[in-house]
Amino acid sequence: MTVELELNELMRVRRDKLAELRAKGVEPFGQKFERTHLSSDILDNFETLEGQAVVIAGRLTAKRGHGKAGFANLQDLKGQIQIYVRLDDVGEENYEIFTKADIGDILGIAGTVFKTKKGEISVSATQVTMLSKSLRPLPEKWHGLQNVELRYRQRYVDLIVNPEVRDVFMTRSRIIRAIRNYLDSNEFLEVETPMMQPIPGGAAARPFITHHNALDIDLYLRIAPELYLKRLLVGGLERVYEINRNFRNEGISTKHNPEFTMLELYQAYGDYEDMLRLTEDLISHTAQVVLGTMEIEYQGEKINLTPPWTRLPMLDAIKQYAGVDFTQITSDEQAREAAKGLGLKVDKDATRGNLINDIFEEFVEPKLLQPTFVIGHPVEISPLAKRNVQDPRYTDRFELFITAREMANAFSELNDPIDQKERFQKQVEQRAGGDDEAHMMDEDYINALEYGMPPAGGLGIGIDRLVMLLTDSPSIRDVLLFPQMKPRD
RNA sequence: GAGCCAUUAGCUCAGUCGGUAGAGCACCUGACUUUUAAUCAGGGUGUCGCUGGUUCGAGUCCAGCAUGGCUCACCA
Repeated sequence: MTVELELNELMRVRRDKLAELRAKGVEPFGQKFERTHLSSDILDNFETLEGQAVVIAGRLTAKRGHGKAGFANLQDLKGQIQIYVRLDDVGEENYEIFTKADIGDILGIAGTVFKTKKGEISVSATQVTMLSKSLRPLPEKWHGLQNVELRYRQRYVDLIVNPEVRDVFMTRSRIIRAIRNYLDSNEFLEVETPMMQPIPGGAAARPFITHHNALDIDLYLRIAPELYLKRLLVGGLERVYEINRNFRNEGISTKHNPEFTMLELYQAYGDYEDMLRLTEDLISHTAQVVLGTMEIEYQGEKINLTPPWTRLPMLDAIKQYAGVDFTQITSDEQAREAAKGLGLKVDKDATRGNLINDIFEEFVEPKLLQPTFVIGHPVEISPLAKRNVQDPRYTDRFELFITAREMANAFSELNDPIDQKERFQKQVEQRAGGDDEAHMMDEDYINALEYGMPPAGGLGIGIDRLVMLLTDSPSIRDVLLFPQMKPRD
C-alpha cells in the first residue's frame, strides 16, 4: 500500500512525536519484551499478586492524565488492565514516554500490583517502555468501529476496538478444535487432499480456474474434496476426515463466501444412518463443549440442539408443507403439472427428481428452524449417493437443516463403478446441455471404484454456517476473518 | 445479475425550505499526583464517495458511476 502524500493533522502529530522520541534516543519500535503476566492473570489473582512486581505489555486504549501522574488502560490478548504512572515513581525520561504516548501505542509496563481507592485492580508503573508507536488514530472508544465495510476491510482495526469480534473468532477456533478432538477420539484420520484439481468434482458448482505454468495445464480450485477422500477409502484408510477450504465461483451473500470451510468425513462399512447419528452427536456435543449448553438462541429464535432431532422423509415433508403427494406422481409430466400448480417456474424437461427438490426448497426449507434431518433425496440430484434398496428412484441420503439453512449433507456412498459411470455420463450430458454446474467425467475416480471401495457413509458439514449458528452471527462475513471484498479503486 | 438503502472531520453521527460546514469522542495548547466515557479553560482539523447536469447559488434537486449493506436470483 502506498503512503498517502498528504497526512492529516492527526497522523502528522504522531509522526512528530515519533521523531521527538528518536531525537531523545528512545527507539519507538522496540524489541522482544518479556512479560510475566497477562491482564487476566492479575485481575483473577489479585489477592496473591497484590504488592508483587509484574511486567505486562499491550496496546494503550485509554489515557487519563493528571498533571504529574496519569492512568491508562492497556489491552492484551486476555482483556484490559489499568496502569498508573507517576512522575515520582518512573522518573523524567520514562514519564515523558508516557505523556507522549498516544492511544493505540503498544507499551511495556513493569510495575507493582495494587488496587486504587475506587477499587480498581491496577499496575503502578516503575518502568515504561515504548514497544511500538502507532501512527494512525483508532476509532472512537465508545462506539467502536461501526462501519461494516471498514470492519471487514481492516479487520485488524475491528479486532482492536470491538472485543466481541475477538470472542467470535476465539469461539470459532474452539468449535473446530472440539470437532477435531471428537473425530480423533473416534479413530478418524485427518488428511489433506488436493486444493488444485485437474477435474473438479464432488459437488455441483462452478469452479475457479487457474494455470500451472511449468506443466502448462489448467487446474481448478477444488469445489469439494469428496472424490479424493473416497479414493482413500479404496486405499484402505477406512475412516478419514478433512477440515479445509472449498472454492466456488458463485455469488457472494450473507450465507456465501467464495472460499469457505467444510468438514468432510468418510466411514468405511457404515451408511447414512451412521452419519445421521454421528452428525447429531458431533454438533450437540460441540455446542455442549464450547457453549456449555445445547439450548441456544439464533437471531432471537430459540434453537434446541438436544438429541434426538426430527427425522423427516423428503416426500412426507413436501406432502405436509406443499400439499402434494409424490407417491401418487410417477412421471416427469405429472410432476411438471404439480409444480406448475404450486406456482413454480418449470423447465420443460425438468425431471420428477429435480422438481421434488425444487418444491422442497421453495416450500419446506424455510420452515425448518429446529434441527431436522430430511431423508431420501431423488437420485437425479444425488449423483454420488447409493440408491435405496426398496426404491431405486431415491438415495440413502439426508440433509440437516437448522434455522432454515443446510448445515450438513450425508449419504451412503455409491461404490458401484458401473452405476457411478452411468451417472457421470448423465451429468456430462447435462453439462453439454448448458448446465455448467454438472459434474465432469472423472475416469480415475471410476478406476479407483473398480478396484473396490468398501460400502461407506460420508458426511459434509459447513463449518462457517455451524460457527454462525453457535456464535449467533447473522452474516458469514462475521465468522470469516477476511471475507472476500471487491478491491477499492 | 435485479431492486431498495447508505456514503458528511480520524471515529460515531446531525445537517430544516437549495443560501458561508456542525456536535460528541479523538487530537492540539494550558491546569491538575488514585482517575476510569476523568475534570476544567481555550482551539475545528473537511475533495460533504466520484463525474456531469439544473440553478444566481448544490452536502441538499436530477442523471450516471464506484463501494458497501439488506432482499431476491445462484448456491453450501
